[in-house]
Amino acid sequence: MPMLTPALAARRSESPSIHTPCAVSTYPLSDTLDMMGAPMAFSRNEEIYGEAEPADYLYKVVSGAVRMYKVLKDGRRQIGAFYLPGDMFGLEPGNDEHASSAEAISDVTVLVFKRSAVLALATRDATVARRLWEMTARELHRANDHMLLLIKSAEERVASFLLEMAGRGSETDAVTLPMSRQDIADFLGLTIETVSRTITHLEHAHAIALTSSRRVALRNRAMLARLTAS
Amino acid sequence: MPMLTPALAARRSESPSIHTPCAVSTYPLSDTLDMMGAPMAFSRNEEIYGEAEPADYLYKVVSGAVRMYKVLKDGRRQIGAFYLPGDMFGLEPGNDEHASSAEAISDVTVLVFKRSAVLALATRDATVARRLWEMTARELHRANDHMLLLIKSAEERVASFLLEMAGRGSETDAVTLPMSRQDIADFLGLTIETVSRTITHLEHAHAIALTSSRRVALRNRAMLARLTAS
DNA sequence: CGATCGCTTGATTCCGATCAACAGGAGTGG
DNA sequence: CCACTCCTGTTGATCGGAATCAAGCGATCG
Repeated sequence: MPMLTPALAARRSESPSIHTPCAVSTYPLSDTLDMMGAPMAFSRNEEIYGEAEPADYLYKVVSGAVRMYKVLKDGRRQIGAFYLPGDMFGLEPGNDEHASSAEAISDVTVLVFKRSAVLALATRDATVARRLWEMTARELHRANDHMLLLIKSAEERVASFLLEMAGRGSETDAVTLPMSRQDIADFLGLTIETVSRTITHLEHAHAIALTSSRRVALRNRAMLARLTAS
Repeated sequence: MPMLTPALAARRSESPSIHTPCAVSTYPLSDTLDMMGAPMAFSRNEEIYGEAEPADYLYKVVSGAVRMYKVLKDGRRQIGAFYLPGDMFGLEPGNDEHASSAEAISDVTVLVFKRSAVLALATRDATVARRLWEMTARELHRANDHMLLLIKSAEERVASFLLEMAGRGSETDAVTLPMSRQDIADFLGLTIETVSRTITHLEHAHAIALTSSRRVALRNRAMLARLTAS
């Protein structure tokens, strides 16, 4: 359990307000399983697991945010997904090693489940097995949607991203981004400069307003949706 | 069952040589299930299923090739995967509708399985359930790998694509591409012109040789692998 | 107060898209 | 059989959007 520096502790204090602690997207696998989870904390930028490491655990975000990513030899990074409170990640069915890495974006608390226990429960309880399969299927859908995003223009990608983030968390026009511009850039396949410029552009177009760099207010969802090109 | 024109039949006749009819990647769900499959034929460019259509069937490619894709409002198309003989596709766990469309690239024959029958078998047989889950998980890994490809340069994408195609089918240096340049372009997030130019460039660099536009010989796998940047 | 970090903004470059023309092969019809 | 068209792929010229290079700004912290 990492010691938090005052700096990190301060940052962490804003986390609870970022996301509703129990998102609508929460799908408890089963009450039995949920009780098996052990709480665990990771501090900002700490690695939760790395690519090719043994996949012995399944995780569920309680608070904070997590990035899942892959890197090329030369360091280019593609963030495949952000996980927010209520989301589960890290399960590798039929694969004993992780195919991606996962890191804490902010200070994070997760519930950790033993893979072996989860699989054992799945063989006994068909409902759990079904839930796990559906979890993987949802991830697959997300990944396919994200591929479609990666052929869009910069403005379309940023608009899509903002609406996606708004769709998670509390359903208001106030969106708080737990991740840095670099994370957003690596998620959208752009550079930080292009992300920054595009956000500024959307602000000038009165589609959004920025109270701080991490706090966005959606001013014109229709305009954003149009810019999405989906 | 579509009537084949002589032209299409001619094209089809080259199909068997394109891929080994029973690829290594074939994972029969179970002998029980494999017997439930009904053969079905689709002619070139015929739709197998469309986005948002009810997902009542699971498919297994016997011969030919299939493209799975999504489109944006304005027609931009992202091909998420190509399915070759031995590959299964079309299953939507926890979702009664297809999230993507699927079309025959060449004349295709598939085995068709009733979704309800597959799911019923899965509830009875835990091994089948496990296989289905792993199938979805493999697709997810593929999708995550493809996202990583979509941040690469044009040359890196084409080199990756050629090596990927070489890795499927018979393990020789002769690769036959069942799909058009437009399909490749939409798979790699490029234009046909860029794909064509890049292939020409790889040829000039003696990394590959073209006997015809659809037949590529890998001349220098090491060079290709280096260009891959993975 | 100076240093660091995350973000924004500006100037310029460059890769791939776009626009355009053409080539080769296959099928069609005279 | 040959002329014609259609289709697919290649090649060339130019354009444009995002990357790169570079500077500056405002927080937060030591």
